[in-house]
Amino acid sequence: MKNIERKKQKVIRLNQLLFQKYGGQGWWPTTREPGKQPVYYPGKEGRRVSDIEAFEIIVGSILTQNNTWSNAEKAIINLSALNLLDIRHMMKADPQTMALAIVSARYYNQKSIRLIEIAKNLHKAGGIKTLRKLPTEELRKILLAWTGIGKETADSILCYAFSREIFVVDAYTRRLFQSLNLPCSSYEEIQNLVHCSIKPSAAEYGDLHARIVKLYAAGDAKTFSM
DNA sequence: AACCAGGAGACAT
DNA sequence: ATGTCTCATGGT
Repeated sequence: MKNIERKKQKVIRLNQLLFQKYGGQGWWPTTREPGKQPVYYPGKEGRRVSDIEAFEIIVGSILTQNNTWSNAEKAIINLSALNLLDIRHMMKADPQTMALAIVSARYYNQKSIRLIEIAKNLHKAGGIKTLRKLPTEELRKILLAWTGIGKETADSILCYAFSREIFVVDAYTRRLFQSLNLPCSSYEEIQNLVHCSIKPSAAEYGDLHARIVKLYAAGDAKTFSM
């Protein structure tokens, strides 16, 4: 079985090419303290994410589902103005008021309900601080059990909010892997390949995901080859 | 004016 | 396990 080794090398090469092409992308973008710095910024292994930022990342991960980041960001700014980027405030927020604040996020009624529910779940679980202590697999199962959080969102939260060594697989990643003749059928298959190809690092995995998004968002995917 | 963004859930097959 | 439908904005 030399084939798997070839695939690993391909993933390593892909990561190198994308880094040469785009460098660090500075994800996850945060709108609040400290100094509007992203979680992982170019040249850095990442910094400590505060509980407040972690909650904003969780909220953002829901708002950006099947939507552009600029639309999600508008919604976050509105929530911030309403003082709702806070677990205790959001859990008792009025669904209609919230929905109005996040219209730009698309599926706003649904997302409003789900965000309030997630805030309640976070509170019941003891808050971000308590969840931080859990091992990655256990935390992943907890997140997946909450309505509105699927595999991609759970892994985004694990990687960017909790700094866990988890690669996020999105629709772009599937398309890219398919075009490169890499496995693309199941979520776990893709994730496992990346996990065993590239040394575990939340910053590295997070930035690779960001660079793949950049490749498509910039319209460069059509001409990309390796 | 159609197309599609940093998806997930419910339900059918 | 896999496919299809809903959800219902804003920029190009």
